[in-house]
Amino acid sequence: MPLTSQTDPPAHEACALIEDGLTADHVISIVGHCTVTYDGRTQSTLGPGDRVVLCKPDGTLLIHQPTGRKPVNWQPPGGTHETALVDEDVLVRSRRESPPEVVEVRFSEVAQVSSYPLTDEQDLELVGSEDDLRQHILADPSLLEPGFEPRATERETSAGPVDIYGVDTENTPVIVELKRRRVGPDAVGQLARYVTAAERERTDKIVRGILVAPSVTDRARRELDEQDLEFVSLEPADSSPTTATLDDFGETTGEKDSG
Amino acid sequence: MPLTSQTDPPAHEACALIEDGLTADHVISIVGHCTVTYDGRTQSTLGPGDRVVLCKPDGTLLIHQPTGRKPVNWQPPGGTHETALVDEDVLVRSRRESPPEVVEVRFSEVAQVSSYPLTDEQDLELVGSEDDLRQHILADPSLLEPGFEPRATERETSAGPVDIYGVDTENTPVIVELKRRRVGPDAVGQLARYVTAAERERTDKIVRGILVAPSVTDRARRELDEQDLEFVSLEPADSSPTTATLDDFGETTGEKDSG
DNA sequence: TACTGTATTTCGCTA
DNA sequence: TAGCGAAGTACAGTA
Repeated sequence: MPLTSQTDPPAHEACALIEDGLTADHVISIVGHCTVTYDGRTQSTLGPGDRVVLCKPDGTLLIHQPTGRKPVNWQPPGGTHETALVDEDVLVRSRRESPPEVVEVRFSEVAQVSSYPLTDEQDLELVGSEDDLRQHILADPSLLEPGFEPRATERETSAGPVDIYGVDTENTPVIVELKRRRVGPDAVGQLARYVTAAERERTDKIVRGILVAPSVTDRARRELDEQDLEFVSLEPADSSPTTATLDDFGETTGEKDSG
Repeated sequence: MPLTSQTDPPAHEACALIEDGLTADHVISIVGHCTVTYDGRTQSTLGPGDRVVLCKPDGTLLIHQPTGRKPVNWQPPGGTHETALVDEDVLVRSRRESPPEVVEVRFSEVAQVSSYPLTDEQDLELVGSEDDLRQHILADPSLLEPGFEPRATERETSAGPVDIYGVDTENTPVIVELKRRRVGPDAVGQLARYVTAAERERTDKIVRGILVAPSVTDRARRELDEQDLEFVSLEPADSSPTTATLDDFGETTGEKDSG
Protein backbone atom coordinates (compact mmCIF):
# COMPACT_ATOMS: atom_id res chain seq x y z
CA MET A 1 0.00 0.00 0.00
CA PRO A 2 1.64 3.24 -1.21
CA LEU A 3 0.86 5.28 1.86
CA THR A 4 2.35 8.65 2.66
CA SER A 5 3.33 9.65 6.15
CA GLN A 6 5.36 12.37 7.73
CA THR A 7 6.23 13.10 11.33
CA ASP A 8 6.43 16.66 12.64
CA PRO A 9 5.91 18.28 9.26
CA PRO A 10 6.15 22.04 9.05
CA ALA A 11 2.69 23.59 8.67
CA HIS A 12 2.98 24.32 4.97
CA GLU A 13 4.08 20.78 4.29
CA ALA A 14 1.31 19.30 6.41
CA CYS A 15 -1.10 21.35 4.35
CA ALA A 16 0.37 20.10 1.11
CA LEU A 17 0.21 16.48 2.25
CA ILE A 18 -3.42 16.86 3.28
CA GLU A 19 -4.20 18.55 -0.01
CA ASP A 20 -2.63 15.67 -1.92
CA GLY A 21 -4.55 13.12 0.12
CA LEU A 22 -7.84 14.89 -0.49
CA THR A 23 -7.19 15.02 -4.23
CA ALA A 24 -6.30 11.34 -4.32
CA ASP A 25 -9.43 10.31 -2.35
CA HIS A 26 -7.29 8.86 0.40
CA VAL A 27 -8.17 8.38 4.03
CA ILE A 28 -6.15 10.99 5.87
CA SER A 29 -5.02 10.87 9.48
CA ILE A 30 -3.81 14.02 11.20
CA VAL A 31 -2.49 13.91 14.75
CA GLY A 32 -1.66 17.05 16.63
CA HIS A 33 -2.57 19.87 18.97
CA CYS A 34 -5.69 21.67 17.83
CA THR A 35 -8.88 23.57 18.57
CA VAL A 36 -12.25 22.82 16.99
CA THR A 37 -15.34 24.80 16.16
CA TYR A 38 -18.65 23.49 14.89
CA ASP A 39 -21.66 25.32 13.54
CA GLY A 40 -24.76 23.61 12.22
CA ARG A 41 -27.62 21.85 13.97
CA THR A 42 -26.04 23.27 17.11
CA GLN A 43 -22.80 25.11 17.76
CA SER A 44 -19.77 24.08 19.76
CA THR A 45 -16.23 25.03 20.57
CA LEU A 46 -13.41 22.88 21.87
CA GLY A 47 -10.27 24.32 23.44
CA PRO A 48 -6.72 23.18 22.68
CA GLY A 49 -5.72 19.55 23.11
CA ASP A 50 -4.15 16.54 21.37
CA ARG A 51 -6.45 14.71 18.98
CA VAL A 52 -6.55 12.26 16.12
CA VAL A 53 -8.43 13.54 13.10
CA LEU A 54 -9.65 11.26 10.31
CA CYS A 55 -10.78 12.58 6.94
CA LYS A 56 -12.55 10.10 4.70
CA PRO A 57 -13.04 10.55 0.95
CA ASP A 58 -16.84 10.44 1.36
CA GLY A 59 -16.74 13.66 3.36
CA THR A 60 -16.71 12.09 6.80
CA LEU A 61 -14.64 13.93 9.40
CA LEU A 62 -13.87 12.44 12.81
CA ILE A 63 -12.10 14.18 15.66
CA HIS A 64 -11.09 11.84 18.46
CA GLN A 65 -9.82 12.68 21.90
CA PRO A 66 -7.69 10.09 23.77
CA THR A 67 -10.82 8.69 25.44
CA GLY A 68 -14.37 7.81 24.50
CA ARG A 69 -16.08 5.93 21.72
CA LYS A 70 -17.73 8.98 20.24
CA PRO A 71 -15.73 11.55 18.31
CA VAL A 72 -15.74 14.84 20.22
CA ASN A 73 -16.60 16.54 16.93
CA TRP A 74 -17.46 15.18 13.52
CA GLN A 75 -19.00 15.66 10.14
CA PRO A 76 -21.24 12.97 8.62
CA PRO A 77 -20.61 11.85 5.03
CA GLY A 78 -21.72 13.96 2.09
CA GLY A 79 -19.70 17.13 2.43
CA THR A 80 -16.26 18.18 1.30
CA HIS A 81 -12.96 18.85 3.01
CA GLU A 82 -10.59 21.77 2.53
CA THR A 83 -7.29 22.70 4.06
CA ALA A 84 -5.39 25.97 4.29
CA LEU A 85 -2.49 27.59 6.02
CA VAL A 86 -3.52 30.34 8.42
CA ASP A 87 -1.00 32.27 10.50
CA GLU A 88 1.33 29.27 10.69
CA ASP A 89 -1.56 27.04 11.72
CA VAL A 90 -3.00 24.23 9.65
CA LEU A 91 -6.72 24.64 9.15
CA VAL A 92 -8.95 21.76 8.09
CA ARG A 93 -12.52 22.55 7.26
CA SER A 94 -15.35 20.19 6.48
CA ARG A 95 -18.58 21.55 5.11
CA ARG A 96 -21.89 20.09 4.03
CA GLU A 97 -25.30 21.34 2.96
CA SER A 98 -28.67 19.89 4.08
CA PRO A 99 -28.28 20.53 6.83
CA PRO A 100 -25.70 23.29 6.50
CA GLU A 101 -22.86 22.43 8.85
CA VAL A 102 -19.24 23.42 9.15
CA VAL A 103 -16.49 21.88 11.27
CA GLU A 104 -13.15 23.62 11.52
CA VAL A 105 -10.04 22.10 13.03
CA ARG A 106 -7.11 24.40 13.62
CA PHE A 107 -3.75 22.79 14.39
CA SER A 108 -1.10 24.80 16.19
CA GLU A 109 1.12 21.72 15.93
CA VAL A 110 0.95 18.73 13.63
CA ALA A 111 2.71 15.65 14.99
CA GLN A 112 1.93 13.45 12.03
CA VAL A 113 0.08 13.47 8.73
CA SER A 114 -0.63 10.22 6.95
CA SER A 115 -2.54 9.42 3.78
CA TYR A 116 -3.86 5.97 2.94
CA PRO A 117 -5.31 4.64 -0.33
CA LEU A 118 -7.74 2.18 1.28
CA THR A 119 -10.06 -0.17 -0.55
CA ASP A 120 -12.77 -2.09 1.28
CA GLU A 121 -15.88 -3.54 -0.33
CA GLN A 122 -16.85 -5.75 2.56
CA ASP A 123 -20.21 -5.48 4.32
CA LEU A 124 -20.67 -6.41 7.92
CA GLU A 125 -22.60 -9.59 8.58
CA LEU A 126 -24.49 -9.31 11.80
CA VAL A 127 -26.57 -11.82 13.74
CA GLY A 128 -28.99 -11.00 16.54
CA SER A 129 -30.91 -8.03 15.19
CA GLU A 130 -34.59 -7.31 15.57
CA ASP A 131 -35.06 -8.69 12.09
CA ASP A 132 -33.63 -12.01 13.26
CA LEU A 133 -36.18 -12.02 16.06
CA ARG A 134 -38.95 -11.46 13.52
CA GLN A 135 -37.73 -14.35 11.38
CA HIS A 136 -37.55 -16.49 14.48
CA ILE A 137 -41.22 -15.86 15.30
CA LEU A 138 -42.47 -16.17 11.73
CA ALA A 139 -40.73 -19.52 11.44
CA ASP A 140 -42.49 -20.74 14.58
CA PRO A 141 -45.43 -18.49 15.54
CA SER A 142 -46.26 -20.73 18.53
CA LEU A 143 -43.27 -19.17 20.25
CA LEU A 144 -45.47 -16.14 20.75
CA GLU A 145 -48.45 -18.19 21.93
CA PRO A 146 -50.14 -21.42 20.84
CA GLY A 147 -52.31 -20.87 17.79
CA PHE A 148 -50.98 -17.44 16.88
CA GLU A 149 -51.25 -16.79 13.16
CA PRO A 150 -49.15 -14.04 11.58
CA ARG A 151 -50.97 -12.22 8.80
CA ALA A 152 -48.58 -9.42 7.88
CA THR A 153 -45.34 -7.69 8.74
CA GLU A 154 -44.87 -3.94 8.59
CA ARG A 155 -48.64 -3.59 8.38
CA GLU A 156 -49.60 0.04 8.08
CA THR A 157 -51.75 1.81 10.64
CA SER A 158 -52.43 5.48 11.04
CA ALA A 159 -49.80 5.45 13.78
CA GLY A 160 -47.17 3.74 11.66
CA PRO A 161 -46.13 0.25 10.56
CA VAL A 162 -46.66 -2.68 12.94
CA ASP A 163 -43.84 -5.21 13.28
CA ILE A 164 -46.12 -8.25 13.12
CA TYR A 165 -49.88 -8.26 12.71
CA GLY A 166 -51.85 -11.46 13.24
CA VAL A 167 -54.76 -13.17 14.94
CA ASP A 168 -55.10 -15.47 17.93
CA THR A 169 -57.19 -18.64 18.26
CA GLU A 170 -60.27 -16.49 18.91
CA ASN A 171 -59.59 -14.61 15.69
CA THR A 172 -58.87 -11.48 17.72
CA PRO A 173 -56.42 -9.10 16.04
CA VAL A 174 -52.96 -9.08 17.64
CA ILE A 175 -50.36 -6.39 17.26
CA VAL A 176 -46.81 -7.44 18.04
CA GLU A 177 -43.95 -5.04 18.72
CA LEU A 178 -40.46 -6.56 18.69
CA LYS A 179 -37.37 -5.42 20.55
CA ARG A 180 -34.02 -7.15 20.42
CA ARG A 181 -33.13 -6.13 23.95
CA ARG A 182 -34.61 -5.31 27.33
CA VAL A 183 -37.31 -2.69 26.94
CA GLY A 184 -38.30 0.42 28.86
CA PRO A 185 -41.33 2.71 28.83
CA ASP A 186 -40.67 4.01 25.31
CA ALA A 187 -41.44 0.62 23.76
CA VAL A 188 -44.68 0.40 25.72
CA GLY A 189 -45.69 3.80 24.41
CA GLN A 190 -44.92 2.69 20.89
CA LEU A 191 -47.03 -0.45 21.20
CA ALA A 192 -49.83 1.54 22.82
CA ARG A 193 -49.90 3.96 19.90
CA TYR A 194 -50.22 1.14 17.40
CA VAL A 195 -52.95 -0.62 19.36
CA THR A 196 -54.95 2.57 19.77
CA ALA A 197 -54.68 3.27 16.06
CA ALA A 198 -55.72 -0.28 15.17
CA GLU A 199 -58.72 -0.13 17.49
CA ARG A 200 -59.76 3.09 15.83
CA GLU A 201 -59.60 1.34 12.48
CA ARG A 202 -61.53 -1.74 13.63
CA THR A 203 -64.14 -0.36 15.96
CA ASP A 204 -66.01 -3.64 16.24
CA LYS A 205 -63.13 -5.56 17.76
CA ILE A 206 -60.84 -5.55 20.73
CA VAL A 207 -57.23 -5.48 19.60
CA ARG A 208 -54.54 -7.19 21.64
CA GLY A 209 -51.04 -5.75 21.93
CA ILE A 210 -48.02 -7.91 22.71
CA LEU A 211 -44.55 -6.62 23.40
CA VAL A 212 -41.86 -9.17 22.60
CA ALA A 213 -38.39 -8.70 24.08
CA PRO A 214 -35.86 -10.52 26.23
CA SER A 215 -37.11 -8.68 29.33
CA VAL A 216 -38.86 -5.54 30.63
CA THR A 217 -38.04 -2.92 33.24
CA ASP A 218 -40.36 -2.62 36.24
CA ARG A 219 -41.84 0.66 35.13
CA ALA A 220 -42.48 -0.62 31.63
CA ARG A 221 -44.12 -3.71 33.13
CA ARG A 222 -46.43 -1.51 35.17
CA GLU A 223 -47.35 0.59 32.17
CA LEU A 224 -48.10 -2.55 30.19
CA ASP A 225 -50.44 -3.76 32.92
CA GLU A 226 -52.20 -0.42 33.23
CA GLN A 227 -53.02 -0.46 29.53
CA ASP A 228 -53.92 -4.15 29.31
CA LEU A 229 -50.98 -4.86 27.07
CA GLU A 230 -49.07 -8.11 27.19
CA PHE A 231 -45.48 -9.22 27.31
CA VAL A 232 -43.73 -12.28 25.92
CA SER A 233 -40.09 -12.98 26.65
CA LEU A 234 -38.09 -13.96 23.58
CA GLU A 235 -34.54 -13.37 22.36
CA PRO A 236 -33.34 -12.80 18.80
CA ALA A 237 -31.16 -15.92 18.87
CA ASP A 238 -29.42 -18.24 21.27
CA SER A 239 -26.41 -15.97 21.52
CA SER A 240 -25.11 -16.40 25.03
CA PRO A 241 -21.66 -14.86 24.98
CA THR A 242 -21.42 -15.24 28.74
CA THR A 243 -20.85 -18.96 28.40
CA ALA A 244 -19.23 -18.77 24.99
CA THR A 245 -16.00 -17.32 26.32
CA LEU A 246 -13.08 -17.84 24.06
CA ASP A 247 -10.07 -19.82 25.09
CA ASP A 248 -6.74 -18.41 26.07
CA PHE A 249 -5.43 -15.93 23.58
CA GLY A 250 -3.12 -17.96 21.37
CA GLU A 251 -5.41 -20.93 21.15
CA THR A 252 -8.29 -19.53 19.16
CA THR A 253 -6.58 -19.43 15.81
CA GLY A 254 -6.86 -23.14 15.06
CA GLU A 255 -10.62 -22.88 14.66
CA LYS A 256 -10.36 -20.09 12.13
CA ASP A 257 -7.91 -21.84 9.82
CA SER A 258 -9.52 -25.23 10.05
CA GLY A 259 -12.83 -23.84 8.75
CA MET B 1 5.35 14.80 20.99
CA PRO B 2 7.48 11.63 21.18
CA LEU B 3 5.35 9.54 18.87
CA THR B 4 6.37 6.21 17.41
CA SER B 5 5.50 5.20 13.88
CA GLN B 6 6.57 2.56 11.46
CA THR B 7 5.53 1.84 7.90
CA ASP B 8 5.18 -1.73 6.64
CA PRO B 9 6.49 -3.33 9.79
CA PRO B 10 6.95 -7.11 9.82
CA ALA B 11 4.21 -8.76 11.87
CA HIS B 12 6.33 -9.45 14.91
CA GLU B 13 7.51 -5.86 15.01
CA ALA B 14 3.99 -4.51 14.57
CA CYS B 15 3.01 -6.63 17.54
CA ALA B 16 5.86 -5.28 19.62
CA LEU B 17 5.03 -1.68 18.75
CA ILE B 18 1.39 -2.20 19.68
CA GLU B 19 2.41 -3.90 22.89
CA ASP B 20 4.62 -0.93 23.78
CA GLY B 21 1.86 1.52 23.01
CA LEU B 22 -0.63 -0.37 25.17
CA THR B 23 1.80 -0.44 28.07
CA ALA B 24 2.49 3.28 27.75
CA ASP B 25 -1.25 4.17 27.61
CA HIS B 26 -0.82 5.68 24.17
CA VAL B 27 -3.43 6.08 21.49
CA ILE B 28 -2.51 3.54 18.85
CA SER B 29 -3.32 3.65 15.16
CA ILE B 30 -3.03 0.54 13.04
CA VAL B 31 -3.68 0.67 9.31
CA GLY B 32 -3.79 -2.46 7.24
CA HIS B 33 -5.65 -5.35 5.64
CA CYS B 34 -7.71 -7.24 8.18
CA THR B 35 -10.76 -9.26 9.11
CA VAL B 36 -12.91 -8.62 12.16
CA THR B 37 -15.09 -10.71 14.42
CA TYR B 38 -17.36 -9.53 17.18
CA ASP B 39 -19.21 -11.45 19.86
CA GLY B 40 -21.29 -9.85 22.57
CA ARG B 41 -24.70 -8.22 22.52
CA THR B 42 -24.88 -9.65 19.01
CA GLN B 43 -22.33 -11.33 16.78
CA SER B 44 -20.76 -10.17 13.56
CA THR B 45 -18.08 -10.99 11.06
CA LEU B 46 -16.37 -8.76 8.53
CA GLY B 47 -14.40 -10.11 5.58
CA PRO B 48 -10.99 -8.83 4.47
CA GLY B 49 -10.45 -5.18 3.63
CA ASP B 50 -8.35 -2.10 4.37
CA ARG B 51 -9.19 -0.32 7.62
CA VAL B 52 -7.94 2.15 10.17
CA VAL B 53 -7.99 0.82 13.72
CA LEU B 54 -7.73 3.09 16.75
CA CYS B 55 -6.96 1.76 20.24
CA LYS B 56 -7.47 4.19 23.08
CA PRO B 57 -6.00 3.77 26.56
CA ASP B 58 -9.49 3.74 28.11
CA GLY B 59 -10.29 0.50 26.31
CA THR B 60 -12.04 2.03 23.33
CA LEU B 61 -11.46 0.27 20.02
CA LEU B 62 -12.58 1.74 16.70
CA ILE B 63 -12.42 0.03 13.32
CA HIS B 64 -13.05 2.38 10.42
CA GLN B 65 -13.64 1.55 6.80
CA PRO B 66 -12.84 4.19 4.14
CA THR B 67 -16.43 5.45 4.27
CA GLY B 68 -19.06 6.19 6.86
CA ARG B 69 -19.28 8.07 10.14
CA LYS B 70 -19.78 4.98 12.25
CA PRO B 71 -16.99 2.51 12.91
CA VAL B 72 -17.84 -0.81 11.23
CA ASN B 73 -16.86 -2.50 14.49
CA TRP B 74 -15.91 -1.14 17.88
CA GLN B 75 -15.52 -1.67 21.58
CA PRO B 76 -16.82 0.93 24.03
CA PRO B 77 -14.52 2.16 26.83
CA GLY B 78 -13.92 0.03 29.91
CA GLY B 79 -12.24 -3.06 28.56
CA THR B 80 -8.66 -3.99 27.81
CA HIS B 81 -6.65 -4.57 24.65
CA GLU B 82 -4.25 -7.38 23.85
CA THR B 83 -2.12 -8.21 20.86
CA ALA B 84 -0.50 -11.40 19.70
CA LEU B 85 1.24 -12.93 16.71
CA VAL B 86 -0.75 -15.75 15.12
CA ASP B 87 0.47 -17.59 12.04
CA GLU B 88 2.25 -14.51 10.73
CA ASP B 89 -0.85 -12.41 11.32
CA VAL B 90 -1.18 -9.63 13.86
CA LEU B 91 -4.11 -10.16 16.16
CA VAL B 92 -5.62 -7.36 18.21
CA ARG B 93 -8.25 -8.29 20.73
CA SER B 94 -10.39 -6.01 22.84
CA ARG B 95 -12.44 -7.48 25.63
CA ARG B 96 -14.82 -6.13 28.23
CA GLU B 97 -17.19 -7.51 30.84
CA SER B 98 -20.69 -6.20 31.56
CA PRO B 99 -21.73 -6.84 29.02
CA PRO B 100 -19.22 -9.49 27.96
CA GLU B 101 -17.99 -8.55 24.52
CA VAL B 102 -14.98 -9.40 22.44
CA VAL B 103 -13.72 -7.79 19.26
CA GLU B 104 -10.90 -9.41 17.33
CA VAL B 105 -9.03 -7.80 14.48
CA ARG B 106 -6.71 -9.98 12.46
CA PHE B 107 -4.25 -8.27 10.16
CA SER B 108 -2.78 -10.19 7.25
CA GLU B 109 -0.86 -7.04 6.39
CA VAL B 110 0.04 -4.04 8.48
CA ALA B 111 0.75 -0.89 6.47
CA GLN B 112 1.50 1.32 9.45
CA VAL B 113 1.56 1.25 13.22
CA SER B 114 1.71 4.51 15.16
CA SER B 115 1.62 5.26 18.86
CA TYR B 116 0.77 8.68 20.30
CA PRO B 117 1.08 9.98 23.87
CA LEU B 118 -1.91 12.31 23.71
CA THR B 119 -3.09 14.60 26.48
CA ASP B 120 -6.42 16.41 26.27
CA GLU B 121 -8.34 17.74 29.24
CA GLN B 122 -10.72 19.91 27.25
CA ASP B 123 -14.47 19.50 27.42
CA LEU B 124 -16.71 20.39 24.54
CA GLU B 125 -18.81 23.50 24.98
CA LEU B 126 -22.06 23.13 23.13
CA VAL B 127 -24.92 25.54 22.52
CA GLY B 128 -28.37 24.60 21.30
CA SER B 129 -29.21 21.56 23.40
CA GLU B 130 -32.53 20.72 24.99
CA ASP B 131 -31.16 22.10 28.22
CA ASP B 132 -30.65 25.46 26.53
CA LEU B 133 -34.28 25.39 25.45
CA ARG B 134 -35.29 24.75 29.05
CA GLN B 135 -33.24 27.71 30.29
CA HIS B 136 -34.77 29.82 27.56
CA ILE B 137 -38.30 29.07 28.77
CA LEU B 138 -37.52 29.35 32.47
CA ALA B 139 -35.98 32.77 31.85
CA ASP B 140 -39.16 33.90 30.10
CA PRO B 141 -42.10 31.55 30.79
CA SER B 142 -44.45 33.73 28.72
CA LEU B 143 -42.72 32.27 25.66
CA LEU B 144 -44.77 29.17 26.35
CA GLU B 145 -47.98 31.10 26.91
CA PRO B 146 -48.98 34.28 28.76
CA GLY B 147 -49.23 33.67 32.48
CA PHE B 148 -47.50 30.30 32.53
CA GLU B 149 -45.76 29.66 35.86
CA PRO B 150 -43.05 27.01 36.06
CA ARG B 151 -43.10 25.15 39.36
CA ALA B 152 -40.49 22.44 38.88
CA THR B 153 -38.11 20.82 36.43
CA GLU B 154 -37.50 17.09 36.27
CA ARG B 155 -40.60 16.62 38.42
CA GLU B 156 -41.14 12.94 39.13
CA THR B 157 -44.25 11.09 38.04
CA SER B 158 -44.91 7.37 38.01
CA ALA B 159 -44.08 7.50 34.31
CA GLY B 160 -40.79 9.32 34.79
CA PRO B 161 -39.46 12.85 35.23
CA VAL B 162 -41.26 15.73 33.48
CA ASP B 163 -39.12 18.36 31.74
CA ILE B 164 -41.08 21.32 33.09
CA TYR B 165 -44.05 21.21 35.41
CA GLY B 166 -46.13 24.33 36.04
CA VAL B 167 -49.56 25.92 36.13
CA ASP B 168 -51.48 28.17 33.77
CA THR B 169 -53.55 31.27 34.59
CA GLU B 170 -56.44 29.00 35.64
CA ASN B 171 -54.13 27.18 38.01
CA THR B 172 -54.48 24.07 35.87
CA PRO B 173 -51.40 21.79 36.00
CA VAL B 174 -49.31 21.88 32.83
CA ILE B 175 -46.79 19.29 31.75
CA VAL B 176 -44.20 20.46 29.25
CA GLU B 177 -42.07 18.15 27.15
CA LEU B 178 -39.12 19.76 25.36
CA LYS B 179 -37.41 18.72 22.16
CA ARG B 180 -34.54 20.54 20.54
CA ARG B 181 -35.61 19.55 17.04
CA ARG B 182 -38.60 18.66 14.92
CA VAL B 183 -40.63 15.95 16.64
CA GLY B 184 -42.38 12.81 15.49
CA PRO B 185 -44.87 10.42 17.09
CA ASP B 186 -42.43 9.18 19.71
CA ALA B 187 -42.37 12.54 21.47
CA VAL B 188 -46.17 12.63 21.50
CA GLY B 189 -46.23 9.20 23.11
CA GLN B 190 -43.77 10.36 25.71
CA LEU B 191 -45.82 13.43 26.59
CA ALA B 192 -49.00 11.33 26.66
CA ARG B 193 -47.43 8.93 29.15
CA TYR B 194 -46.48 11.75 31.48
CA VAL B 195 -49.90 13.40 31.26
CA THR B 196 -51.71 10.14 31.92
CA ALA B 197 -49.51 9.47 34.93
CA ALA B 198 -50.05 12.99 36.26
CA GLU B 199 -53.81 12.71 35.86
CA ARG B 200 -53.72 9.45 37.77
CA GLU B 201 -51.90 11.23 40.57
CA ARG B 202 -54.27 14.23 40.62
CA THR B 203 -57.66 12.71 39.96
CA ASP B 204 -59.50 15.93 40.73
CA LYS B 205 -57.91 17.96 37.98
CA ILE B 206 -57.50 18.02 34.28
CA VAL B 207 -53.84 18.10 33.34
CA ARG B 208 -52.66 19.89 30.22
CA GLY B 209 -49.78 18.58 28.13
CA ILE B 210 -47.70 20.85 25.92
CA LEU B 211 -45.07 19.68 23.49
CA VAL B 212 -42.43 22.31 22.79
CA ALA B 213 -40.24 21.93 19.71
CA PRO B 214 -39.25 23.82 16.57
CA SER B 215 -41.87 21.92 14.56
CA VAL B 216 -43.95 18.72 14.32
CA THR B 217 -44.56 16.12 11.65
CA ASP B 218 -48.08 15.71 10.29
CA ARG B 219 -48.65 12.40 11.99
CA ALA B 220 -47.40 13.70 15.32
CA ARG B 221 -49.70 16.70 14.95
CA ARG B 222 -52.66 14.40 14.38
CA GLU B 223 -51.80 12.29 17.41
CA LEU B 224 -51.51 15.42 19.52
CA ASP B 225 -54.97 16.54 18.43
CA GLU B 226 -56.51 13.13 19.05
CA GLN B 227 -55.28 13.19 22.63
CA ASP B 228 -56.06 16.84 23.32
CA LEU B 229 -52.40 17.66 23.70
CA GLU B 230 -50.94 20.98 22.65
CA PHE B 231 -47.97 22.19 20.68
CA VAL B 232 -45.85 25.32 20.97
CA SER B 233 -43.16 26.15 18.46
CA LEU B 234 -39.87 27.19 20.05
CA GLU B 235 -36.21 26.72 19.23
CA PRO B 236 -33.29 26.22 21.62
CA ALA B 237 -31.57 29.39 20.40
CA ASP B 238 -31.42 31.69 17.43
CA SER B 239 -28.90 29.50 15.67
CA SER B 240 -29.68 29.85 12.00
CA PRO B 241 -26.57 28.54 10.23
CA THR B 242 -28.40 28.74 6.93
CA THR B 243 -28.01 32.47 6.84
CA ALA B 244 -24.83 32.54 8.88
CA THR B 245 -22.70 31.10 6.10
CA LEU B 246 -19.04 31.76 6.47
CA ASP B 247 -17.08 33.74 3.97
CA ASP B 248 -14.58 32.38 1.51
CA PHE B 249 -12.04 30.11 3.06
CA GLY B 250 -9.08 32.34 3.74
CA GLU B 251 -11.15 35.24 5.00
CA THR B 252 -12.60 33.75 8.16
CA THR B 253 -9.46 33.86 10.24
CA GLY B 254 -9.64 37.53 10.91
CA GLU B 255 -12.79 37.09 12.97
CA LYS B 256 -11.22 34.47 15.17
CA ASP B 257 -8.15 36.48 16.05
CA SER B 258 -9.98 39.73 16.50
CA GLY B 259 -12.38 38.15 19.01
C1' DT C 1 -25.25 -1.39 38.93
C1' DA C 2 -29.72 -0.60 36.54
C1' DC C 3 -33.00 2.64 34.74
C1' DT C 4 -34.29 6.68 32.07
C1' DG C 5 -33.93 10.05 28.42
C1' DT C 6 -30.98 12.92 25.19
C1' DA C 7 -28.20 13.02 21.00
C1' DT C 8 -24.88 17.80 16.14
C1' DT C 9 -27.51 10.77 17.49
C1' DT C 10 -26.37 7.73 12.64
C1' DC C 11 -28.39 4.77 9.43
C1' DG C 12 -31.52 2.40 6.35
C1' DC C 13 -35.82 2.14 4.32
C1' DT C 14 -40.02 3.82 2.24
C1' DA C 15 -43.54 6.88 0.41
C1' DT D 1 -36.55 14.53 0.15
C1' DA D 2 -38.84 13.89 4.60
C1' DG D 3 -40.71 10.71 7.84
C1' DC D 4 -40.26 6.83 10.67
C1' DG D 5 -38.02 3.48 13.62
C1' DA D 6 -33.77 0.42 14.79
C1' DA D 7 -29.15 0.50 16.82
C1' DG D 8 -23.91 -4.16 19.29
C1' DT D 9 -26.67 2.77 19.57
C1' DA D 10 -23.20 5.96 23.30
C1' DC D 11 -23.54 8.88 27.11
C1' DA D 12 -24.89 11.45 31.30
C1' DG D 13 -27.49 11.72 35.32
C1' DT D 14 -29.70 9.47 39.12
C1' DA D 15 -31.43 6.13 42.48
